[in-house]
Amino acid sequence: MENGNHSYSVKELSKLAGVSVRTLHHYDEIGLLSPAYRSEKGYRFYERPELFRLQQIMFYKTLGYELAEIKNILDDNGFDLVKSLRFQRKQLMKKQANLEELIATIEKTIHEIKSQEGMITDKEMYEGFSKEEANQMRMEATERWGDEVSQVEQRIKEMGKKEWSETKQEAEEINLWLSNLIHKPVTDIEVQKVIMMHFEHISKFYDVSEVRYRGLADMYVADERFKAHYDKVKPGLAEFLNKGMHQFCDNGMKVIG
Amino acid sequence: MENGNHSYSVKELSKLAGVSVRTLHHYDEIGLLSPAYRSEKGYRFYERPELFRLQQIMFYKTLGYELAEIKNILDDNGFDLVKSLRFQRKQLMKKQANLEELIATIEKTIHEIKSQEGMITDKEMYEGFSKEEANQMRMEATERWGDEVSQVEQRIKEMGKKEWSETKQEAEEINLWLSNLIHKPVTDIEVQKVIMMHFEHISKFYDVSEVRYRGLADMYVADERFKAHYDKVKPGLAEFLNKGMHQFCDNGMKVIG
DNA sequence: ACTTGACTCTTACGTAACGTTAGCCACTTT
DNA sequence: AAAGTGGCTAACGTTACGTAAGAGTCAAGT
Repeated sequence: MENGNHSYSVKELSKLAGVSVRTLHHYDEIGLLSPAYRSEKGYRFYERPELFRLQQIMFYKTLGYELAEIKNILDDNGFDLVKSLRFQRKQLMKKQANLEELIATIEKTIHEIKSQEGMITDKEMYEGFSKEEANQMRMEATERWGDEVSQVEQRIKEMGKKEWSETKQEAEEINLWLSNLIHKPVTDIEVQKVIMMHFEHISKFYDVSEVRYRGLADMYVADERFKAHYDKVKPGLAEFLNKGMHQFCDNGMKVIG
Repeated sequence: MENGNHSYSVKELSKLAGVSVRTLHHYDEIGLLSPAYRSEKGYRFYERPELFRLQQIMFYKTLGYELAEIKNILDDNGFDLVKSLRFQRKQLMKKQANLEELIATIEKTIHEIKSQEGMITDKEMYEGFSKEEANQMRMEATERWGDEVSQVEQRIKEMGKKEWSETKQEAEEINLWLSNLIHKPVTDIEVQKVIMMHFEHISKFYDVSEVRYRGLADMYVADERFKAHYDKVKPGLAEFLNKGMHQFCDNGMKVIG
């Protein structure tokens, strides 16, 4: 309930504003933000007006202004802020365009590297699925996994045709092997070896942490679509895979039987 | 037709590659690009392999890599380039997202500043025109003026409602005044005064240089749509305005009668 | 041979916005 | 009084060169 005009030390202000003490020293050095006064011993103390000014400084910083420019903006009362803002916007949009080009270049480069084996097309990527089915999959996956789906698609597009068909075959093989081991306990070393292959298989598509791998495991049983896919190969396979994956994580993502 | 293996001095290489001599010195200093050999007196000389390496360096630079990273990429043969590229892409996309936010913030800020007078909406912006008419205008203007149309629209959106209606009225007034002066020579001081008002009127929408103002003048007579608009106010007005604008430019963008 | 003018070399400070010691002083608590 | 916490100044480090400064080198013209 207090509202007297308190004075803040450097540390207090730095915590309050989320900047470092050194930053405050620096702003003082360059005359951007001077303390309200100094104690006898030279300690800096800031008050209300300084708080406000610091807020403004930080605002303009987020807009990408340099400190010298901020000084001008705040000190020069006749400053045409709107004009300046428009100019900033222009500059930022240029940067944006640049970035787009860079990203495009990187993608081209990845393509070129991968094209040694022949690139994959969107069509080929989803061949074997009906279009609607594929779209369904993407939609649902996007809902659940958000950002990561695009990552997966990126990776697939980067794969060569050969690599892609090999990958698809690999998936089938893993399913078959697992089907044959379904009567064993998930702690079995044979099972765990296959699980590891599954893990590495998945890793081809995106960077998968333990948390995500466990999440994936749960999705295999929670999501009807996925569950059906695996159970069609062999009844109970989805659940078996789920438990095996969790076991694999329990083992520290390593095969230890 | 020569293809012997020539040696390049620093300056020759710098011109060839479009970098500064200092840059080559710097690259030598940090061990990123050493000359093929040095002359007795210490002069640097570069050959084919160095040319190639420099090309690669510049490529990675455009992708936003730091020099130290480039050194790693080029020196470490076991470097996983694709992985690195993907990482770079990720970083760049983050930057991109940041920029978008910044631009949005700037736009909000401009809005807030301008909102003292009440913002204008898209509808209000084109009220008085039929939708198709408005779209036509935009399309054509975009073709001819490209980038600048968006600038104009931005400015209009930033205007307050009051300001906008005032601006529209201003345009009509200018047209009327010009209509009444159409019998005078364009060098007349009265005419030039009105032309200056026109110039300032236009300046509200975008930063108009002499070249662009002249271009605009020519468009008024060259483009049927515009010509019709002015001639409807008063026959011959388009041409009169055109000449008056050029005269204004000839006078150094000032009213000197 | 000598003077230019064009080049080259090394050395080293400047840039932006702080981060990071380092050495020393102040203030408070145990 | 010792210890812990905070403050101050001074000064180097970071990135990729730009920009002199001072001095030697080389080919061409006189």
